[in-house]
Amino acid sequence: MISGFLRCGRVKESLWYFERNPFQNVVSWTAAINGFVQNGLDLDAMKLFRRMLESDVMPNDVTFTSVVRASARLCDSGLGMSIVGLIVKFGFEHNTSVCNSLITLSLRLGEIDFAQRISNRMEKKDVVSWTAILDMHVEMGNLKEARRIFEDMPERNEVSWSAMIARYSQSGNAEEAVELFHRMVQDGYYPNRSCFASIINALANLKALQAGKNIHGHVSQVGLEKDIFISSSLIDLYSRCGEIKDARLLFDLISEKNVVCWNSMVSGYSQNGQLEKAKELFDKIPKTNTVSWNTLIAGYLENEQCDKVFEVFNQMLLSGEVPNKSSFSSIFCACATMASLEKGKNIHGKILKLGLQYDVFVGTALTDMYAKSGDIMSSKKVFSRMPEKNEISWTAMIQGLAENGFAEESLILFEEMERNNSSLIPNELILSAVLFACSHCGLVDRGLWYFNSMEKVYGVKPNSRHYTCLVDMLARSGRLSEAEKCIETMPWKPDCNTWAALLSGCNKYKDDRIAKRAAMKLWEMADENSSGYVMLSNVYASAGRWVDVLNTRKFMKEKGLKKISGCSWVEVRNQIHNFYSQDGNHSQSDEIYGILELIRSEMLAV
DNA sequence: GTAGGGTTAG
Repeated sequence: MISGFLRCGRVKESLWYFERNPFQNVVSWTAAINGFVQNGLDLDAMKLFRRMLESDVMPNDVTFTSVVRASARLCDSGLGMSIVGLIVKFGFEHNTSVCNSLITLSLRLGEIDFAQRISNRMEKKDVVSWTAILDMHVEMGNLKEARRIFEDMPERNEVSWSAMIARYSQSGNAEEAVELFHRMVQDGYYPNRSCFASIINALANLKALQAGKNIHGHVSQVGLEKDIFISSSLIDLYSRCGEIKDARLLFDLISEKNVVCWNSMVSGYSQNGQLEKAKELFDKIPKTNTVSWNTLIAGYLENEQCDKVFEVFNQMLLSGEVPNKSSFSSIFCACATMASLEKGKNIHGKILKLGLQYDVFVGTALTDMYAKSGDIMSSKKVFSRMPEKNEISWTAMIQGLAENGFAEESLILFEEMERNNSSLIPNELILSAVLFACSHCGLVDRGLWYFNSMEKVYGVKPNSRHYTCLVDMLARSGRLSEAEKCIETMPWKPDCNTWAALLSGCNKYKDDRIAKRAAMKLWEMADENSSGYVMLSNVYASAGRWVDVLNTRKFMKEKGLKKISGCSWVEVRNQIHNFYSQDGNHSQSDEIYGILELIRSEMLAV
């Protein structure tokens, strides 16, 4: 009777019968405890376990497996360790099932060494043990070893397949996840709901709409469409493929919504640029969590609404939600975009208090923020203290150095990265930073070598940005014909920047012939965009060709093109002060110019 | 009466 109620999720009724049962033994206690665990009521399970001990009923191996599972989900290290103590006291430390759940508990608590010690000492290992051990290797950062264990396991079941597929999908290896899924089905295993959720997740990452729809059809047929995990993944799949209406349809079908599916839907709207709808939905979430806030913040960041990023972040703090590494990395990205150094420094202080400075995402965002704000010393400091660096961290630092005028140091760092981190393969962003650095150092031959090695050595196909860097590098060093030839033969349609790079080289080396051709191209391209004309008129101006300057400006006026005025800004006490090159002067400009004049006269007097 | 696998942000 009790277990029947538990299976239906009717925990209260089952407890009512349990309390009134005069013949309680280990089995009835364990059944009741497990009822709570099955229904996610882990704290209640632990309370019942304590009552069991107080009633002098001896727990057995089954009791412990349930209790350990509950304490793993509670993620309380003190509680976990006291359970371990009890297990040893009652002599179940060699029981396979207990050890299996202990491995998972240790992994949840971040005690990987402990997990390893348990697995090494186990006398007998079953399919559950091997699945837990597989997970342990993923946790240690060794997906390959996990796969090896998976392949060598004496026996596999749908949970072990599901685990391996999920791990591939979660570590950004969606293709491998899909391949494994196919093999699983071929081998005659039937995927369960967890497996469907994982494979939909992988297909969402691949933006494989048709394949996703096929799985969706199948899942509906077998009545799993309303499973909360599966439907959340499906919402994500449709959103990522731009089918936001279908995503919403699915969302509306879910009768018992949890915070995850709300977050999925909010994320869907913001990924599709519909920030107002995202905000509207966010405001309706019955009980938000950190991810909900982070989703909204990331949405505004992605859509370049930095003021909103700060606004929502402040609301998050006011609501009492504690920001995590993800929130901070978004905030620092926003600070970097705005070059808002003062704000960034303030928030940096908060990071230290929360102990998040060693996180790779946070560290990378901080490195980038300081570099983009021109504080290269702080950027270097943060970078050098990062205990773990990924390719994005290296890109931020290499690019930051190059763009702040430390091109040589940037190249030295790139070499260091190649030397000491064989697992990091330079991506297209790093290579474009490297080319940029070579160009600014005047290291043309080295730059050419990197450019020519891109495909052969690094397996990266040069994109239009790389070609622009190459043209810029050749033009800066006066190799103008080569630069022009490069534009003509490049596999991409050259854009304004590419021609402008050539033109400014012509300007520097006074090559009228090529300049004219480059200028013509810019004229042709600049129809809707004034920047080409502006650049052209600047080139004429610096060559002293004032008639041509006037003609260009006149032509721009006739076409109704307006030069986008230059703007710079400084931040004083959390407030941004803008200065425009044309109109829209600062409200205190009289005062500012007065002080500037004062400083100037004092400098002259020295 | 049990253990291992699942969804959202970065």
